[in-house]
Amino acid sequence: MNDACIKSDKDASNIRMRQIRETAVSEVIESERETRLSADGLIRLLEDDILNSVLKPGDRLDEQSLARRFEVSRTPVREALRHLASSGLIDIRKNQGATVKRLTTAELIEMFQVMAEYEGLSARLSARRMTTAEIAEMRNWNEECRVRADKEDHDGFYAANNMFHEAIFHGSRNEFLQEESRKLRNRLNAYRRHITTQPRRMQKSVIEHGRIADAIVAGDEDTAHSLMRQHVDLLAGTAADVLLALESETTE
Amino acid sequence: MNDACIKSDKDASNIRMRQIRETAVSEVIESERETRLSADGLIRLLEDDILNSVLKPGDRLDEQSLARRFEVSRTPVREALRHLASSGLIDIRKNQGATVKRLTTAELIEMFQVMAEYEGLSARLSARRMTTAEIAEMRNWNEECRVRADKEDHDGFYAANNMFHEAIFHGSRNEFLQEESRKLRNRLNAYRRHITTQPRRMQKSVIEHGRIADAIVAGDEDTAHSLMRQHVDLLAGTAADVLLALESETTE
DNA sequence: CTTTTTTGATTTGCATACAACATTAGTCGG
DNA sequence: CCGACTAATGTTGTATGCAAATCAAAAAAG
Repeated sequence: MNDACIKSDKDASNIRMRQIRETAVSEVIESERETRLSADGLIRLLEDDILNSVLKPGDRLDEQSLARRFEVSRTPVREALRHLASSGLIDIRKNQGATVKRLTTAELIEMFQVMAEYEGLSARLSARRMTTAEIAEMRNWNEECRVRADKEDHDGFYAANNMFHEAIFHGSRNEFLQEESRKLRNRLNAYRRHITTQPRRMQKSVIEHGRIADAIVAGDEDTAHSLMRQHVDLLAGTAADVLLALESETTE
Repeated sequence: MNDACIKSDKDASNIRMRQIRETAVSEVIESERETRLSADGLIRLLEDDILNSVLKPGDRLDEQSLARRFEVSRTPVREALRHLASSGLIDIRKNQGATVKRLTTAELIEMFQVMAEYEGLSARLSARRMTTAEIAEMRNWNEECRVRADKEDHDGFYAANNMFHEAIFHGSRNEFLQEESRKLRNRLNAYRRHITTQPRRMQKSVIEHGRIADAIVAGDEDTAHSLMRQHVDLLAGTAADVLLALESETTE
């Protein structure tokens, strides 16, 4: 019934769906929980808080406060923090506690470049391996993107866009790739929303998605790879500007 | 003087050099250590043991034994294990302890595909950014590869080959990429040696290296990317056979 | 003799206590 | 009034103790 292993971050496959639907989940008061959760559970909760920007970059994570809040001792809290640290979501500095990691523009650009490669590879593999059912699903999500884009529904587009990309990752049949990209996306999450809300971006994305889908269906892996990389890289390019602007503000 | 942070696995940049030179380091008797090391140090030591195959896939990591061996309590040991778990080197199953992660062939192939993309991206970025000094170094390492290959010196080739690839990662000027590839290489390390010792492989590698270097010097990023991916993918391809063979043995 | 159950030993998970370090506030000297 | 040093406070790092879970071996039933 439990089996809440740690393995290497596996599980958590449907996290993104949850993100989309609930957006700000953890309004559930902790005291209402039935079972006293442990380190494994804490990881999930803290991760959610960071992903949903309840905890913002730079925020301090005080062991004692967290222990009180979750009604456990500091030991499991510390272990959860350690985990988050090595997955890159927080920084732990010796004797100085943990803070939500704040990324510099340079780091973000670097990470987006790697993300673009993940996506490119997933498109390449999908061009080889995707089933007809999966292709249909991918197309459906892009159709959803189009609908949302026409309505100027940024949040809806954001969600549908995620599902489109997710569909391609799934089609790649490479679980390791999916897992690594999930982790990276989590790390970028706090900065990601600022980007897709660019003026003409949504319409362009829908068109690019279409071309990528075509290449995948045609089984043209090089084209699929290349188009997808450029698609994501473009986002990264425009992202750089946005982010440089953000950097001047006090993120606080 | 200390500053042995955890951040996100940073530091440890020269680990690979150390690997090459020392190969089986930890013959240093633990009791001869001056300062009682702590969690951060443990991580490094255990990592080294796994990387140098002192600890083999499937081996159990007993908290108490480790605590005794390193002369600390179980607490820092547990935290170190947690860290290794989330960096993917070991598995922790609830109430069942930690074991060195054993990878299936399928997982290895998936990981090699991602590694190939890392390398491809690093070649692409190097084609844009490498300085003349770095180019010279890259060429030198391939020359070293040639010398070692002619002598049928597998270990020497292995080291020089690593340095060639390392040089290209360095030239990419993308620290995040370097870091991620370092982590992945660590995870693959235990299985990697079996691969480069294929019959004609060394000579072929030297030639492929040459072509990659040419593309980088010419600033042809697409070609550099593509050649490098194929170069590494090839290794993965031949690797698959070797690994399938290995799988039948009892790795024990 | 095989299969199942139960009991004991071992190991992990969590809580608490203590020690080391960092930060801050306060005091003293300039 | 300002800066440097010292003391007090709080937070993190480690050690140890205890409870719960797992695993192994012995005993009982078939």
